[in-house]
Amino acid sequence: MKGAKKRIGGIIKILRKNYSHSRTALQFETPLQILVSTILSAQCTDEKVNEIIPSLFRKYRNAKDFASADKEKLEEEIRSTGFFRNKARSIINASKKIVDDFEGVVPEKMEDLLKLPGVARKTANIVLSSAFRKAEGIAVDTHVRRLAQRLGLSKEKDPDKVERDLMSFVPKKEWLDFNYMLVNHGRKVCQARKPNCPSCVISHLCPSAEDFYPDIKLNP
DNA sequence: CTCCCGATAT
DNA sequence: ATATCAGGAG
Repeated sequence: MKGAKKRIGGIIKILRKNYSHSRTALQFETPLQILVSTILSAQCTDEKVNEIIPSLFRKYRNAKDFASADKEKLEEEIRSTGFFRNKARSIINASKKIVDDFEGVVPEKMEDLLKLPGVARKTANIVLSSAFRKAEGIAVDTHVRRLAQRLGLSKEKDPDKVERDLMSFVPKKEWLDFNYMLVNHGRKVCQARKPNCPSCVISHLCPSAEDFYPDIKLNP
């Protein structure tokens, strides 16, 4: 990834200008809520997650509530987000550990968040950045992975390896915002099925633009 | 690598 | 019909 180091500054500068207004699309008020919402958001649109979390958070107000939840009931309440059995188990077991080992409070360190069942680096990074404004890494989800590959920022497929690549040349002060800028750009422009390179503000910095649109004029 | 899994766009 | 959506565990 040699060209990546040269282009990353321009990419970030332009994305920041275009997406500075929008932050996470997940609705939340507490660290526990962003943790649960992020678990629910796996392979599901944030839109569908936002539909069910108001009633969910009215019923379950803290980690102890989730820890003692009736599993079948919780499964039904989150069924529409898919993977509902796995997600219910993760939410309950993670909440139990928060109650047992962290005094009912969502931990603020990557090391501790990774001890929660159902929480890996992507979810931990989202909780750290959204709830605590800390960046111990860069959250790599399906959007970030796809854009990192298209932009020539990483050739890896494993999210943890993509994250390592990004951490090696994305300035640390940008880590906090890098994920949501790429997610927003991925949702609006650089979509999985139909990347809209003609209206992309960083197409001139993207080695994939000509692949998708052979006759494209690069001059944003 | 496979499995988990409903909702939506194409 | 099929791909994709703020992934993680076995």
